[in-house]
Amino acid sequence: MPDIKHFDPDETLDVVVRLFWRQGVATTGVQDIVTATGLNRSSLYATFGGKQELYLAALRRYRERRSQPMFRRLTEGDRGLPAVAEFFDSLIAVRCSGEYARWGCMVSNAHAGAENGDPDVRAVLDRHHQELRDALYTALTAAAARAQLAAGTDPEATAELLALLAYGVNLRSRAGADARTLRGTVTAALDSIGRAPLA
Amino acid sequence: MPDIKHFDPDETLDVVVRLFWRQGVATTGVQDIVTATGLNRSSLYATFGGKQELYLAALRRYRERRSQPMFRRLTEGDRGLPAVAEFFDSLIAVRCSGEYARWGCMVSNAHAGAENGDPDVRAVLDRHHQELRDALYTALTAAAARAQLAAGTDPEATAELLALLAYGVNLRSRAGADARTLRGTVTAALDSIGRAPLA
DNA sequence: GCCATCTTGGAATCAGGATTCCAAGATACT
DNA sequence: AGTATCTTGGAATCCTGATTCCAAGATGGC
Repeated sequence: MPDIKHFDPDETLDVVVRLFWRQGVATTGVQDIVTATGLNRSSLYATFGGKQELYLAALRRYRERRSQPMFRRLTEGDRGLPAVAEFFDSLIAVRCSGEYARWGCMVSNAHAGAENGDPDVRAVLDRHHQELRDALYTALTAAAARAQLAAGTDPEATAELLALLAYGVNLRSRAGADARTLRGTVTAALDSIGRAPLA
Repeated sequence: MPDIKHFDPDETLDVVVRLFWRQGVATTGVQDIVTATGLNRSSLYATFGGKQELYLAALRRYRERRSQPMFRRLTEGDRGLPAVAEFFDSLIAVRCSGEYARWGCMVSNAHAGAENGDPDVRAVLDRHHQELRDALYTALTAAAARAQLAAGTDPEATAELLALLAYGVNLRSRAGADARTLRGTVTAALDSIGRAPLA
């Protein structure tokens, strides 16, 4: 009997992700969202609740669509270090070129903003960090199994190290860091972890 | 002949730093500043200009009072790796305990926010990154001169790596990262850079 | 002590924020 | 087709944002 929605909430969320990702939650107005999505205020509120809930939904969507696929690729095939190198290459490519250049990472951005005061947001951040670390850890144990690691390299601490490095890449890319420099930095990190190639 | 200010702009700026550092610029209202400083709106505007100029002044003040002293200690005495280790220890201590626990770094926070759209802010961020990298580079060349570095460690790329690691520490500490974990991560990084102690 | 000049207090302004409300429109089952 | 039920448009609400303005107060040189 009821009417049905005249729009696709899924598509809408993707548009909203872009807004919050680029501008952050505090500087994005509901009016911006109305304009960008073409939706009406009423539809927005009826579907998603208020602005904060919309932000949370967008943040979760970002993780699903952007972060988690990359984490999965990191562990696929137990390739070890090459997978890690590829992960960082893709990361830097997304952060420094194309549509999302200089947007940073929506999750990293959330760390720095006041949005992290919300316990629900905080939970997403912690979960994100855990998943990133775990994926790197898995890749590093695969690397160890394939004897790709230098002696004395602790996979656990190294996973955390690489995770923090990724945050650094995300942050600096938002300020316009040079892709070449970032790639050089990541290469240095992976070199110091990997077995010396000719020695 | 004129009247003089009835307050100390210097002290005021320190109070303002705390506000912007903790909450960011977008979520800090002029009213918050009026309340925290005890100043009147008129005095604020007459002395510092608008909110954005006040933020810039606070950001520069933060660097002068918080960042640059740490950078200086990093290079003092050409101690090399121990100075780097000490730098990260102090960093983690400030980020995870005491008055400023979980505030992160005001400059790192600025990277992620919309404030970095302002060219003046961007310039401060770039300058900060350059100084941090340079200080680390200086410490690493001192380390190299003292034969503290593993063979094949490139001071330049490593300086950038450690700088990005510092950003990562800053970000995660704002989300409540555990100091022990952070210290372990930094130790792993420095171990992989330094000469193996017993081999 | 007086006056030109700045500072201060606090109201006033004006824009924009998020959210709510209701009448009008659309839907699908009967 | 009719109707109960949801969605939609757009105005209305109410709050808080930054900034300005002016009268009143304070200062230091004369």
